[in-house]
Amino acid sequence: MSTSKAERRQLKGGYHHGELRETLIAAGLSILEEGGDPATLGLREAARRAGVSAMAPYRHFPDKEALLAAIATVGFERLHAALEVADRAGEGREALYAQGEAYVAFACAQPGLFRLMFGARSCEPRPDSLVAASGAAYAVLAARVAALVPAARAADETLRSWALVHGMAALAVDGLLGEEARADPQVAAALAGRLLRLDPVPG
Amino acid sequence: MSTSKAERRQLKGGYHHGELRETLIAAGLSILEEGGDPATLGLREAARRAGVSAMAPYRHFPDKEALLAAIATVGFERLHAALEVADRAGEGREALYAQGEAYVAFACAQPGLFRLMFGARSCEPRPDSLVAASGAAYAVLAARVAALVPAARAADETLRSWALVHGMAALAVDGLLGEEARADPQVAAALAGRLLRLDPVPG
DNA sequence: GACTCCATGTTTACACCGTAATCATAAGTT
DNA sequence: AACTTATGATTACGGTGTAAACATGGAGTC
Repeated sequence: MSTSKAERRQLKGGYHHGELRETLIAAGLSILEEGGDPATLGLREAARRAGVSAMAPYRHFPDKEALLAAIATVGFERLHAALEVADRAGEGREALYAQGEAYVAFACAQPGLFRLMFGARSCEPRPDSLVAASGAAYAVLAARVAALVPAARAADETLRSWALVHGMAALAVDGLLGEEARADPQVAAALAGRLLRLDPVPG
Repeated sequence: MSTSKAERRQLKGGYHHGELRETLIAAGLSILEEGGDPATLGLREAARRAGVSAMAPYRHFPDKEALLAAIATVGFERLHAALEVADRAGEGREALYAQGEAYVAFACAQPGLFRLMFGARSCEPRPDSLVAASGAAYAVLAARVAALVPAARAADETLRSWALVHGMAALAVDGLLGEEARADPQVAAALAGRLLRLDPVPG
């Protein structure tokens, strides 16, 4: 086990950072957590938090969009993990409802990240890692729906469930489900769960 | 009928614009139509299109957010009108489905405007005219749902329907329902209509 | 060990943005 | 005609993303 570049830098006060890429992503995530709005996330601010010059990020990302895409990828990985945990918390339809609650709770807990994940505009085409991460998250929902409905309807039902949950998450994040729902992920998830149970999944 | 200020200006080459406020909102709308992304909408660019200096907008809007809110307001007015037209196109549940299709078609036809309407972040508190316009649009959906379900469930069912349709619109706008759905409002509306009909509204 | 190469930061520079402060003009009022 | 008010223009400042040129330090080679 050799010491990491970052450790060496801290010990020796070296010129090179060593793990700038990961540090910048972490900095971006923390900016999103504080600001709640992807517009507040700037390259220079991220570099500042990483303790590095304004141009340093360009050695690791071709432009700002690339950093945003990398951060969004982390977001989808986190969402994927949250959905898997929730799915294991119940059986049958309850697992589906739990996924929905987890989805909305995730969005409300990290609104800035959620908005970035789905607002990634100018990213054309989206990096492979991003589509892979979002696809993996989608697969968790698709698998659960496939276990509940006939195979012929699985694709449509998955899309419909996703749209329903995503809509609730988007509305909650934008404060249109009430102020307390946006502020408290627990409250938002509870509301989402109640509405989800109104939704009669055809067996 | 006296000539408008703008007409007088055009005739006399006057100093004052005369209808800058409306012109700026129109300029903002055209920017959104071209760019598709609210981030491309800048105060200076709007002023440029209005043929006016960069600072002139501040005589009509306290800051950028105020202009954005005014643009979002006309967006909600347009959405409101589209929903009313759609609602009259059918009877019972078909009217509800038509509203949903119109909602998604609106979002896909004007993705930038749609994103602005629901992404209006730092607007705290939202101007009265904006909440009035969005409330009026919501009322069209609420009225139709109220005519379809028992009164005790009307509020929840309205919210659920809205979330479902809004989710489909958001996913379509962000290109997650397929490329052709995002590009062609007709295709997106058709897909939304198909999914909506899978949704068994409890009578 | 000394030399070279290259990945990685830094510095400087430019065009754009939102906005505060100040000045200029046109229109309306008396 | 003179004064006031609404509405425009100019200038200036700090912020941003990014291109270009420069500096540093670690890795491999002789």
